[in-house]
Amino acid sequence: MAYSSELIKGTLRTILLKMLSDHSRMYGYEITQKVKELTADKILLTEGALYPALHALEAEGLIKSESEFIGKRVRKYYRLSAAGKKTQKAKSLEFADFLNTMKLLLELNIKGI
Amino acid sequence: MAYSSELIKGTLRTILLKMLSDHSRMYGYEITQKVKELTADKILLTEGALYPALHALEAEGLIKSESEFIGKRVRKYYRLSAAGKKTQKAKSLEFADFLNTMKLLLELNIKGI
DNA sequence: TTAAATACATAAGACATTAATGTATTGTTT
DNA sequence: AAACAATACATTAATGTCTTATGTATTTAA
Repeated sequence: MAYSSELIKGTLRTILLKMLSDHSRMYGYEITQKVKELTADKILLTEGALYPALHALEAEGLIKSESEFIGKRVRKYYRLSAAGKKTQKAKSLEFADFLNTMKLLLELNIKGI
Repeated sequence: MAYSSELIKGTLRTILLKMLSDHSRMYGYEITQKVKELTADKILLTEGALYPALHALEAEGLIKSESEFIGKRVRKYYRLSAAGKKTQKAKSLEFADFLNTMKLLLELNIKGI
């Protein structure tokens, strides 16, 4: 079962940058499938969230896109820019720190929770 | 330094319920100070987020309030209801699961997890 | 005595996400 | 061959949460 939606809020950009960090180039639908696969269906990215986020990342210069025809269909590949690589590392580190803080705050390693 | 604000989104209720689970009764300002202390100033709850959240939790029957005069000033204590205790456990468990999933997805190294 | 801290609260606006909808192509099943 | 599911892009309206700003009033410390 997927997480209650509010939990995932604020993690989307971190996830997108990480996926692009791991795969050099990916297109939107591919990212949704990869995340779904890696999280055992627990994190399901919706298009309404995905595409605006990708467009915003591109507008900020963190990712670049290139369109290709696959048969008659256009497919839009994204890859990290140099700035995007830096931001990806920073975001993941910040998130790790955040998870650690939450773990302590919620005492997730201790007793019956 | 505090986390970029979007990171914390969606965790407020989980934090509030956990604080009330640990202290039997607390008032709003007390919660902000406790969270600030426990997270070494990394999570700073703002009143504009806190009070609406407390009111919403009360409206949902997860917490109950009792007002007391401390000198001339009214102080509003909150405590978990039976339903709130259940929800607190569920929310913390869900977050633990989420934390684990994100750790795998982002390939993070977190001490002790 | 004045500023900072305590303690409640609301309101406008920003922002991200969900849910719904749309278009079109490709692959699979009947 | 027709019908359906999956692929792949995208936008929009509505929703929900949070930030920033503002307000009131009391208590404590400089």
